[in-house]
Amino acid sequence: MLNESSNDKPVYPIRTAAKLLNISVHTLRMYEKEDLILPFKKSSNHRLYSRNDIDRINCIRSAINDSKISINGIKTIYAMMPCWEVLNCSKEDRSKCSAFLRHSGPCWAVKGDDTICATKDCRNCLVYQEYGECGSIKNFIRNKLTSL
Amino acid sequence: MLNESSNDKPVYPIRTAAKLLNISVHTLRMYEKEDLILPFKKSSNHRLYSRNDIDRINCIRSAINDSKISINGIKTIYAMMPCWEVLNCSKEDRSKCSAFLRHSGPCWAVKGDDTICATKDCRNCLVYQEYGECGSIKNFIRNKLTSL
DNA sequence: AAATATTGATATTTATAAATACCAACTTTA
DNA sequence: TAAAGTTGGTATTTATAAATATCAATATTT
Repeated sequence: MLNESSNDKPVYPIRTAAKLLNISVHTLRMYEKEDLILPFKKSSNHRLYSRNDIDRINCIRSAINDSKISINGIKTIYAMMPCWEVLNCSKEDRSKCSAFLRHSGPCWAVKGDDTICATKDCRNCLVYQEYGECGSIKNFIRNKLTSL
Repeated sequence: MLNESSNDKPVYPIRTAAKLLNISVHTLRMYEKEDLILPFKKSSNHRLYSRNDIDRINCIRSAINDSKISINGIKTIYAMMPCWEVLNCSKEDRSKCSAFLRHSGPCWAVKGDDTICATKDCRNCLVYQEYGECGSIKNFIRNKLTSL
């Protein structure tokens, strides 16, 4: 499904990533605390960013700076994504999952539910990787609803 | 379908509406310019607000002040709504409608397309009336996708 | 083992979205 | 028909989200 390319490999330490993006190291940590991004963590807890991470963050920056969407706005847009359709969650899975109902933030920010996602690393999840902007989210909804 | 209740009747002039909402008259006009609301207009071009308008604006205020979602964020969330499913647009209708593809603002902000909505007054449209907040929009998407 | 980088956390700054104030022309109402 | 209210416009203020600066403790690199 997902082709494991070199763009997925976590290679940039936080300082390098910050330089590539022309932002401060702290801003990167802030985006993470706000559940916008899920950088790779080494065993030492140090972060590493992939080329795809950089592209994703550039997209977030454009939403904030060009489209003037606030961080909480972005989180709410992420919450619109029907993740259960991507993962083909069962009715029972869905009933146990707060991401199914909530509209306050992305599914990958949900912790503690007893779902099929509980043990997964969201960083490797199709939902996180492919639906990180409003365009692709609306695309998904539109395609799902009109292909019936 | 829609029960024409007293809550729909446009009765409050802008000043009264502003007082009910504890905001300035200009803020109300700003929300309208940003396509968040569609107040009733008298032939003289003066605005009138209904009880439902007041409730809707209170909801917008809560999104801005409590949830910290920017106006452009709210517009983008509105754009996620699959309006074509509510109106049962044909394939051809959809192909002519920019609201089908765009993710920059609500369908009721679209002008000039040759669609079934062209002659309609969006103020009386179910899409505008019922899906004015993130909760109801996600509800709609969830119900549509899981009732299949 | 010394030099360089990262960690999380708090305190501060800056950029700007959201709201207000003001304007002359027009409309309503009493 | 006079007083009060509304119109759309620009210019200004304010509140705060987003970003930066600084910190001691810990990890990495050479």
